[in-house]
Amino acid sequence: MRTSQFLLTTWRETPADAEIASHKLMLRACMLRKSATGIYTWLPLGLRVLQKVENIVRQEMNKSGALELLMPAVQPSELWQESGRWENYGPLLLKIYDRHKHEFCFGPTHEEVITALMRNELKSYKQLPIIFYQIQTKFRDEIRPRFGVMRAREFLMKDAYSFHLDEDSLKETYELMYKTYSNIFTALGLKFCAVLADTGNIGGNASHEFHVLADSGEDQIAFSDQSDYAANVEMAEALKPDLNSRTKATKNMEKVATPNQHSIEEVATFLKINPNQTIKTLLVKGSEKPLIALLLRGDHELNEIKAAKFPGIANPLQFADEENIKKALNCSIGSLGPVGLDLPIIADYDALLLSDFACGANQDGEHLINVNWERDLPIPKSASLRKVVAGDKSPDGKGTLNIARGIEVGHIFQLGDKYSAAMKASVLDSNGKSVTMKMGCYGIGVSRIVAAAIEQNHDEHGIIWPDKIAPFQVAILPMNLHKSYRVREAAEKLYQELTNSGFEVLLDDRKERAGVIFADMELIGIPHLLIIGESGLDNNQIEYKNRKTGVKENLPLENILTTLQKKLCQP
RNA sequence: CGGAGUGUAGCUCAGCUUGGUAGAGCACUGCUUUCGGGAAGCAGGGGCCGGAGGUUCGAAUCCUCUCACUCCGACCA
Repeated sequence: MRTSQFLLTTWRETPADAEIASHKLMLRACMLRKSATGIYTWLPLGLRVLQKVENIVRQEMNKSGALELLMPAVQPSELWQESGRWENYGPLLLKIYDRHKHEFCFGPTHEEVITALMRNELKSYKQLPIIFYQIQTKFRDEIRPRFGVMRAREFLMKDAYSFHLDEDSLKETYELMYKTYSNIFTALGLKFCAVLADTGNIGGNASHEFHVLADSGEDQIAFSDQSDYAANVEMAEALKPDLNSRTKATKNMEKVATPNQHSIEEVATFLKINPNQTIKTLLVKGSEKPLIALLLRGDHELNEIKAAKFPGIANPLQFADEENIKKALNCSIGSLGPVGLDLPIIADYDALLLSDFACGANQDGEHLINVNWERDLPIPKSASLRKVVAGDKSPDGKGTLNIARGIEVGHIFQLGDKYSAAMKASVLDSNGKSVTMKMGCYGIGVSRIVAAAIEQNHDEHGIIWPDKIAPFQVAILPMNLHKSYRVREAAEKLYQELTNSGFEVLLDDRKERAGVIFADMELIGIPHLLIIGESGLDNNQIEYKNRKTGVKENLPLENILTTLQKKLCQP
């Protein structure tokens, strides 16, 4: 491809509404343009990358034996009513209707469609197990789309669904998909890790997320320094400490004035104590009782996913609102405390280890200090409620946890019979008996991978594509092409040779100055740069520059094709 | 959903307080010089100042309504 015949309207300035590197760079590099909130056009350069990713995903899925199909993006409401998700899926579901006022949704996922389809196509256990996948545009009406295609409403996803006679078969295919996903992210050239994940409302035995590691990631991952344990922090269990290790009370409980001090941080600073010597009281809605109090050490955070699974607590978790708290307890949120609190209480284990701690007094502007369990208040029900933090013991007993940030690019689930039961998808087994099929589902955020790859691979000059997903593998940068016949001739010749040998080459034949050419080619992240100039040609040389390492070297023009084939890994 | 903010050229923004008929830089077009790391000069093109209504002789500017977008919050105890 020649830049003169391509769309390359790069921006020198960063658009005001882009926050993270990948979003800024995709806009500046002429890969992406916004059409509406969370809805984007992929320009030719961006599309080349997207298609590379798509093809690698497709190749590996095909290798696994999965069959590609394509389901409709617009789905009839009846299917969703059948699964019960028309109401339950919530506002994420974009509902639309046709001219007959018939209701549809734009598919955010395809469990309903595939299950409805396969209950007709699959009749016998002999057809199982079987995996189907598609690569298709999805729409989820996110509350707050952001970061460009990282969290877009319309996005490209690879979703796969497997069907099985029994759990064992499901597990086998799950393992196969786990391996396939690992192969995919390895083939893409990304640093990733697979972590234990919450199964959410989807249910089932097991679930793993695949994360691309990057500091800008929205998810936190806990992993052990001495074993291969890795889990989303939502999922990681804080180990139960030895509750007998609590130190003895040394001081008497006192009520102190803390005017206008609300947050733990404020109160701790005001009282000149460490937040880990305080207890915070969170009020959530119960499934039977209106309010339940959860106690945590001041510096710890509630693991909402874990808490919501606790019997008696509403799932999904809902915090009590200010108004209800005021009504029930006659004090504001910042002054809640467990002493004398007439509500069901569940304490995190670590909160029970404290002695002489501070907490709210259930009275505005007052806190209690030197509070002690048993002496000042009874020991409540306890559970592991907090998020793990760096330095915690690994839940598998081996090593210590670290926390890293990740971008979720893949998620695999064992669904079990959630959809097949609701939608009556069954086959006959070898005894001729009807058996509800087991299902698995497996997703990859194809468009998100493009953004994640940039998050992981960029510098102050722009994007640095891994070879496998670069829009072009190699760029030719002629210096003064329009002035120098020799340069033009050499550039054209090299372009033809490389193109003919199967490379994807971008020849920058614009009438631009050297600086502009360098800046643009580096911005758009072409991994291998070939610079052709008069001075090099005088010595029968061209210059090679590696985008990633920045290392330059002069290559003799003699046998240049062979040299480059070795250097660039012949496609 | 709550809070804050912003809508003026393709992009980044000024002008608004104090009303007088549209600006800068980048980008784009042409010419000249320059030319191995985002050049310089000259000359151009491009805007119903988000939309509607109002006040006024006159509105980008003041008032009302509306739409869109962005950020923050929903861990607050």
